[in-house]
Amino acid sequence: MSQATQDVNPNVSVDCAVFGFDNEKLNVLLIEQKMSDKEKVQFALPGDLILDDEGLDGAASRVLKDLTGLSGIFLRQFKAFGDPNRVSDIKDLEFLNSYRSNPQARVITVAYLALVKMDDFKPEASSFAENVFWQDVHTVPSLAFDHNKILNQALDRLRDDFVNHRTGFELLPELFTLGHIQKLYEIILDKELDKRNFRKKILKEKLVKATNQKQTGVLHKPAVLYTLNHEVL
Amino acid sequence: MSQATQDVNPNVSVDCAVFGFDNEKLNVLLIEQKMSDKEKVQFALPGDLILDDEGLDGAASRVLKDLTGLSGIFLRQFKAFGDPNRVSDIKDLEFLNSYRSNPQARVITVAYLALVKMDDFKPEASSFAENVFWQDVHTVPSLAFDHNKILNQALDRLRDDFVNHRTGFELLPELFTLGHIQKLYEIILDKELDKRNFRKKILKEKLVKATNQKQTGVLHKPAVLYTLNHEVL
DNA sequence: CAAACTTAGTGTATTTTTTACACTTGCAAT
DNA sequence: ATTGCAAGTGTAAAAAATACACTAAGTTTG
Repeated sequence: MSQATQDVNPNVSVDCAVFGFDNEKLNVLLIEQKMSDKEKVQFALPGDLILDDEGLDGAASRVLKDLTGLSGIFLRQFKAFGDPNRVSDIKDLEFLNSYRSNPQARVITVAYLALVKMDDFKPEASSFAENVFWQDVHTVPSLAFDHNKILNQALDRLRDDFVNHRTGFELLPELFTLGHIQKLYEIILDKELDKRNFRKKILKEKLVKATNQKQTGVLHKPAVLYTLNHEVL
Repeated sequence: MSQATQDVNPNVSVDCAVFGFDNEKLNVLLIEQKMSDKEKVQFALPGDLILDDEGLDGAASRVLKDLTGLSGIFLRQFKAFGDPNRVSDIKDLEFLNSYRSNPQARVITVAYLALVKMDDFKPEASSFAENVFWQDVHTVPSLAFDHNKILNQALDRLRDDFVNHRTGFELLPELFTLGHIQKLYEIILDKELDKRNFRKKILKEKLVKATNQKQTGVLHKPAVLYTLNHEVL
């Protein structure tokens, strides 16, 4: 019978692709990892080894919080990555040598995905993250390990979920307009949508309902404000 | 720098849900695991720890072959399972005690899915599998670890892939009838489909093409035989 | 206060896709 | 010649997807 410990499991990690929406563009949360040689810099998705007594989902939440301070984010597992050569770059090895007790252990990682409103979360770097920041997904730099690959697959999955209306509304403020939703979709899917058809479809889903309030202070015709229709969920 | 070894990784396993189609029903490949106490019997999906120098996909293929003799099967990863209490049953522990050098290590498993023609594969038990057999998915017994859960999720995924016509044709013989395809779909999805509508849809997909041959020796009107349309892939 | 600007809001016709549904055909066995 | 059996076929109706253009209601500017 295994006992509860705080020991890390040297072979399994989690990585989190947390996407942030700022009403303008889609960003992903990256960390800058401390390298022993301070001249060098390495960017990565937040990720670390799991503890021996925690589940994968719990590990993902904990690691995200440890590195970036963010908590209360719904993370969904989407794929495990286990190529034995996924860690091979010289910088990757240098990083592991300074931060892991068993740096040459073979690690398979379980990747998680989330999407949040950037305004709701102000990341603060801690642990081996020297810096945390939101990066526009169109201009992601070269990342540690196989993190560019993980990120691309996360983005594919995120878009697929949007197309099938499985996610997205949670990104909106308490009160929002149909224009807001459409813009959200357009930014995530990276393409324009027809206004009338989009509205028809969204309203048919019955996931939102109109309030009797309208926008104020906008320099154009004020839009009706909607809320999530929780009865349907 | 890690060197190539044959060492097992004590923390990561793969499990394979291999579904077999026999033109009548959908089966899943199970093993009977050797228990130290020969009175006891335990059924499971084929699965084992990965080696430290192999990838996940490769591990799944190897493990399947080691336990059942089956090779050349296309296995797709579908989910990692890592609940720290996924191994808790007394029988599970007993099994691990006799077959693993580090029986109380915490193991996360990466689950794989495949679908094959049963006729093409004759499983033969080896390694710690005492017996290997095809089991109708409607009458699956209680399995080791969290394998019932893994199996159910595999089946959900398989059906989802069928609904979206992402898989299935590879199950058919070289020459087949539209009736064969329909029966395949009906068995996998476990429901009846309308003949005329099904044909329309399949033919529109253009994944198959008619030959100028017909069935012979059947005690009813012979059907036109079709082949896969490889140009479309 | 009129004009300009900006996004909200709305309807229809067309095409495509999905669904429901029943009878005749060709072979083999008797 | 009859029977049993799956093959094969068409159409109408409903639902979903697509394309498309103008008016409305605010704010700002001159």
